[in-house]
Amino acid sequence: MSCKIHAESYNEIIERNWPAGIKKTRQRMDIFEILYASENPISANDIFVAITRSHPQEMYAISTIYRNLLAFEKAGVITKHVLSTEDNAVYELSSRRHHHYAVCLLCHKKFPINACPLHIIEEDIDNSLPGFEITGHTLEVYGYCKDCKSE
Amino acid sequence: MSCKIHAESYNEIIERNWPAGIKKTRQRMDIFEILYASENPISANDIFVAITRSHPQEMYAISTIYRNLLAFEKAGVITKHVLSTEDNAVYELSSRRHHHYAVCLLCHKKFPINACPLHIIEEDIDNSLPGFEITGHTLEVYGYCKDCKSE
DNA sequence: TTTCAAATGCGAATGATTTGCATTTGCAAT
DNA sequence: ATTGCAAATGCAAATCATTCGCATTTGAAA
Repeated sequence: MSCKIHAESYNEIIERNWPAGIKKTRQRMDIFEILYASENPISANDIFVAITRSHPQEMYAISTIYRNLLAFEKAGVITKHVLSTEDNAVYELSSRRHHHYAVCLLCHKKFPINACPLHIIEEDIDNSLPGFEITGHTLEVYGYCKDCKSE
Repeated sequence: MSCKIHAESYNEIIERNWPAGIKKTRQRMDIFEILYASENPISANDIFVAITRSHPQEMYAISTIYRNLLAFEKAGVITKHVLSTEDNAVYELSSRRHHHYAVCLLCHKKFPINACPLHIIEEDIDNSLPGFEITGHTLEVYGYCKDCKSE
């Protein structure tokens, strides 16, 4: 039996993490909640489906999802990723502990990797681009996985 | 007065670098030539325009550009990048000395950075994902540039 | 040469994302 | 509380990069 401590409600979390200058609407809070709960980066459509499921009585427009993802992105709250092997963008909270992926160009499988170059980047940007404020980053490695290479 | 040594013709370069298992067609050689000549990552449409300009008498279909970019990508010859702030993909030779970019979420300006995490990635993949053969990678940093931050 | 799978041109389809506009809503100032 | 209004939303249509189907052409192996 697992023993998870439910330290704070979503309301408290939202209260604490809400980005300045972004009006708080029901739709935005719902989107934030889905992003907060998701282990992995998810697409606009994933969010749309998840919200439609958990709030069947409410009306949602997919365009609202896109508009708000853009607003969150501009606020530095989320980071948008586009894999070269997939046809839609995925999003995750910039603050979330994340993985980068090695992606096979043939079978398109994604393998999480440990390397995260954030420290190098920060150091480099401090030196060569002073004044730039980092909010997020993406890294993907492309190549051939073991199985595909042996063919 | 600059003094560039024109060591080898495109024909020789193509001869030397042509990926195995990819049939050599006029269209593919033209695309390769454009990619080879380009300092920066370029889009499918950029390539289409460049080829149309330099070979006005020849027929080209934009779909051929896309199909061949995909073929080159699968062969590991080129790497496809999609910036979260732009709406089309760009491509560059995987072997080319490249830059990564810090991208401003507000003005969308791109600032080349020096950091390239390839060594860390290679080391990590050797350990955690043995057998994976790296052909290329992408890295982008998102945030606010100095000018946009002061507003 | 001949042969044939693979590549191309062309035009139409796809589908993720964006946009215009009438309506609704959060919230700051009464 | 109520009001006023800029900002946000729902809806449907538009956009536009990318992909696909198919008839024709072509590279290169035999």
